[in-house]
Amino acid sequence: MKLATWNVNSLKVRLPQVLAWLETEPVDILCLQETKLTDDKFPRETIEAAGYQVVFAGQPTYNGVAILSREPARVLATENPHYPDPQRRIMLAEVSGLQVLCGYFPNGQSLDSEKYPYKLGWLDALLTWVPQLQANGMPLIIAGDYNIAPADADVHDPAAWAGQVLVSPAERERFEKLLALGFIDSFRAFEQAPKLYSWWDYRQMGFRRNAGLRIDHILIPQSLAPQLARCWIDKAPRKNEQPSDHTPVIIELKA
DNA sequence: ATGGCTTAGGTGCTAAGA
Repeated sequence: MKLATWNVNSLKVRLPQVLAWLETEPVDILCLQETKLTDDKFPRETIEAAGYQVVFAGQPTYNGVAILSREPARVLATENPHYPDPQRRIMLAEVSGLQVLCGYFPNGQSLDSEKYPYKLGWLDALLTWVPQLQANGMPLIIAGDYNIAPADADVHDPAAWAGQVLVSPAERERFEKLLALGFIDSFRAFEQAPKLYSWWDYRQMGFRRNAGLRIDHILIPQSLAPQLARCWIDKAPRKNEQPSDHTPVIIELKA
């Protein structure tokens, strides 16, 4: 079975690209972030017509998450109980015997922004919540736009980015703490070519210069490690007309 | 040089992303 995550930066704009991508890569589970749609505007029927079930949590203008799945999904939470938040950044659902947490982690904006402590607090609350989710025994996968480049190998120009948001030590520390709860960064479970990223800035021809960051991740529990067959980034959608600035990350799990 | 591009909301611009 295959599971993917993709920050689509507006599902209204990107829906045709999502459906086209699913034709070429018919994953079993797809986590979407930045749908930027209120629930009444969510294109449920179109997605169901394409052969997927879908659960979603949105708000006007910003954020918004969804999980598409071949098998039915049962919503477990749209919010971390330790961090009540009007921003729709979390969809936790039970799918095919897994707990799938689709997360649109806060960006933080800059180290001196009030959004930065919001990001760190959000991450701390996640670290409190995750052990409780693990306790029910159902394997937990955390997939999404983490807005954290875990190491310098995940940054096109580490010197230029040093000390900035997305790479700051406090964020990376929390990412490491999450791994320490018993997860594997699927992508780094395999030998990978250098300079592979999941996001490129729209400006300054970021994609053409490969000026990117690897900030979209799929964390799987160590218990699933023997089943992890592959993890890769599909750059193809970033070459579309009117692309999202992010591109999908995919894992394949053996039965 | 804090710019550069893209989106939503709404109809001219700002806020926000990463």
